Amino acid sequence: MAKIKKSEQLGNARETILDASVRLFSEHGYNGTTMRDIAEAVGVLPGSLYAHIKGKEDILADIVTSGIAEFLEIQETVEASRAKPEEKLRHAIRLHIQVVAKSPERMLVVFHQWRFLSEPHRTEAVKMRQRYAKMFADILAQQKCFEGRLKDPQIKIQCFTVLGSLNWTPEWYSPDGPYSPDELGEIIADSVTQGLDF
Amino acid sequence: MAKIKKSEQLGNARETILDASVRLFSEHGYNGTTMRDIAEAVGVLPGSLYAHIKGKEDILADIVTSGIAEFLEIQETVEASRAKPEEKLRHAIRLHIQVVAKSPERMLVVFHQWRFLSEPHRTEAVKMRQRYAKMFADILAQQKCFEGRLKDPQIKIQCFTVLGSLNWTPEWYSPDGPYSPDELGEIIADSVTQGLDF
DNA sequence: CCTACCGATCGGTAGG
DNA sequence: CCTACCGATCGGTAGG
Repeated sequence: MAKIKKSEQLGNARETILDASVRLFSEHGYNGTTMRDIAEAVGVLPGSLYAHIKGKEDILADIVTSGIAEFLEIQETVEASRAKPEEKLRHAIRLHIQVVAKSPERMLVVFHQWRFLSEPHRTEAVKMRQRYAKMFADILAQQKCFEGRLKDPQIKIQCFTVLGSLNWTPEWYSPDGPYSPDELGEIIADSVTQGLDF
Repeated sequence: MAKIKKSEQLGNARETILDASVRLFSEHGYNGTTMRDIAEAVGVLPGSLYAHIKGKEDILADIVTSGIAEFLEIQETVEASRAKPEEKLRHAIRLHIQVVAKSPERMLVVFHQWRFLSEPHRTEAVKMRQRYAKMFADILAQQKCFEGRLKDPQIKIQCFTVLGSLNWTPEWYSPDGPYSPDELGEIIADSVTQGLDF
């Protein structure tokens, strides 16, 4: 007969700590959040956290790398589909918005707090993000407007512009908005492909 | 015969402190930067900073509000020009990139660290940013593709998408890139207005 | 997961 | 702008 302290977790204390940390990190930042804040949110005393995590940075590293990993899965899904380049781009955008909509706070942490990782983790996070950017650059290079100009430096800027729009979504997305994640994805995909000239 | 300790400032010690803080805040975040870090970067002892500033938050408040103010000046310039809506949008984008290019680190702080202001300052910063977003929404609503649909909720998303692209630029902009700020502004303006269908 | 605690460091100040 | 210092709080640990 196991005693369950709070209403929550059936299994994993570590997950509870990570979820509370996402909320706190997204609001107060990594360095603005103390282990005492996290402990209080979880409902244990500060020292007790160390039974489930190695240290403060362990928490951030987990959130960031698992977060970017969600985006990298998009890559596999899109590559696997043998769609036309135009459809691939649209598909990738829609999936990206889905990932953001599933946990906007988590993605806010992923996009803003990775800087505070120290060295083995930081470089790993940067590499993962670069892999994701590469996927978008590749998809863009396949669009008919860029055909035959694979090394065009404009593609890089185009890529930053598209990713900028997408990476900014956690900043304003609300589940209470008038559109579903998929509708949002369609609108943003329209915007990216057609611009304002419609 | 005034003694000048370092090579720098002819006048303003406060400016020196603010500039050093921009660099440190953009790299380590507000909460990851200590008064001792700032003092060391400026070349004085920690306690000496308080002769020029009221406290740590005073520094951030100055950087953030003066930074957003630079963007708000764009508004006046664009409104003053009696250009066509399409030209207004292009003009605003070009000016936005100019502001970012002038000090990308400062704008990184403006976009990411305003959250850590406490209450009178934080609300002021949010209001200023909303005023700027409103300008873009207004300009977008005037574009011919939105004519007669001023309340279209799509305009809001379109606005977030455009501002997302623009607000992300401090993340990747480098003065060593192949394009000048104005060329970059033109490319991004093309991307926003025409999308990828060219 | 708690008790009890550590050394280090924080933002800031008094008085010059 | 320096000397000297403060109380508070930090991330983390030993031992149970």
